[in-house]
Amino acid sequence: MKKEYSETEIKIKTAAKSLFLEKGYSATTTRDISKESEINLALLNYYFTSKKKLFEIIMLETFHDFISKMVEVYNDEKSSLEEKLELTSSKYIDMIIAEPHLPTFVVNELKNNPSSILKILKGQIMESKLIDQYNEGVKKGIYKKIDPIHFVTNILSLIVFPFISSPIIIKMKKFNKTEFNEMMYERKKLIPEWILKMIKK
Amino acid sequence: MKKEYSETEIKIKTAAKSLFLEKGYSATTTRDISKESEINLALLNYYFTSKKKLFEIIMLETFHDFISKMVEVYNDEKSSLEEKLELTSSKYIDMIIAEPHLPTFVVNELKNNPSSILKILKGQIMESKLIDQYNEGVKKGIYKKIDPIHFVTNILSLIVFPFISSPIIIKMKKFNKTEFNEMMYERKKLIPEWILKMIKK
DNA sequence: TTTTTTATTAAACATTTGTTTAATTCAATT
DNA sequence: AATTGAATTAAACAAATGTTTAATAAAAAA
Repeated sequence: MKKEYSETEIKIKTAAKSLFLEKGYSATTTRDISKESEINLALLNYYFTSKKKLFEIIMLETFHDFISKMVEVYNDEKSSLEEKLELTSSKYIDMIIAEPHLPTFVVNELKNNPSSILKILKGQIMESKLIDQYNEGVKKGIYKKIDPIHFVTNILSLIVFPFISSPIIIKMKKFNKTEFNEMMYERKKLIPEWILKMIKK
Repeated sequence: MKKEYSETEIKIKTAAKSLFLEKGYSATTTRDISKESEINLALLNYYFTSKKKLFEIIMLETFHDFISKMVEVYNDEKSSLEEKLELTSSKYIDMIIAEPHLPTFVVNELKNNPSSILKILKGQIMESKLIDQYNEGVKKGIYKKIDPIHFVTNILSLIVFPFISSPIIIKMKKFNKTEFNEMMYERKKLIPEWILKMIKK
């Protein structure tokens, strides 16, 4: 049962999310939020009690979206392991291109406040269909017998890390942002191929 | 010509570095620093003019270390591409285990202040010996012809990202920190193997 | 030793920041 | 139309924060 938010609450949340994602918790002031959302300063506390509470709501929602998008694909019954790789790669790259501040935001909150975020993350990933399929492949002797945590970690690493280090990449290659995005579109195809090579015997 | 720092300056810098790395710029107060370094609050401004200036000094030094360790290996004349991969993997994993807050710190500063950091990073990576060796392999038909930026990106991704997402990994696998580090030691060997598989035809 | 410079300290200052208060406007209900 | 409760506002408050001041202590130079 989700809470129904009024128009002003949504204005506040939208502005706050944008600012928290861009500048982080400490660097964002309540006056920033009130200005960006064009609401009176006092309304922030009127509706959300405190800056901290507001932040927690936004952080949980954001992280929930982030995880559920992944779990959805990982648990799909119909698709093969290869297809899951392609879908993950494609979906995630699109998602982060649409919201480029997301990875650093998640990374920071993981560091500052792991417990509250990680409540959302149960056995959902390591007990997913994708891991079953991986283990089957191992049993069949197609895939190398390595702890599947490496498999999962590598997928995320190859997808997410380039965004996090995009300023370095842009500098090294003298890219503009569009060219960087094109590089990431290229990776949609490459990453699944690479991952398969890594796990195959 | 490096500046010679007095004992008190070093005390301040050490405490400040530790705090900036752990909590970031905005969440670290000058009083935090004065307390941690056991110096009088006014000495911070006496020696370093402002919190911001102090931060910039620390950030540049830190980032310089981070890059130069990489460049050193990448430009080694004697070692093969395979050996460079092994050295990089091993050195970087050790370095980050010794200073776990480093990756998120660098990532955040890349985002907040890319220009000042990136001055340090010239053509050093894309014109390194490692890239030459990669291109040679392509010419010989051993390696696939893909923009070497992917090659470089993948190395860093597989090494650094797992640290950044360590809270997730620890949660998913019910690891303690030692077990997580053991997983990273395992990766010292695995990453060079994976990278080779990814680039080979 | 005396003088001058440097280092250190406690206190104060000016802003900034999160939050609250009290008054006012607006909308719905009676 | 009158009343009630919710929404909005400007102003104020208290605590935190970066920085400065002016006095003192310590060290170096004369």
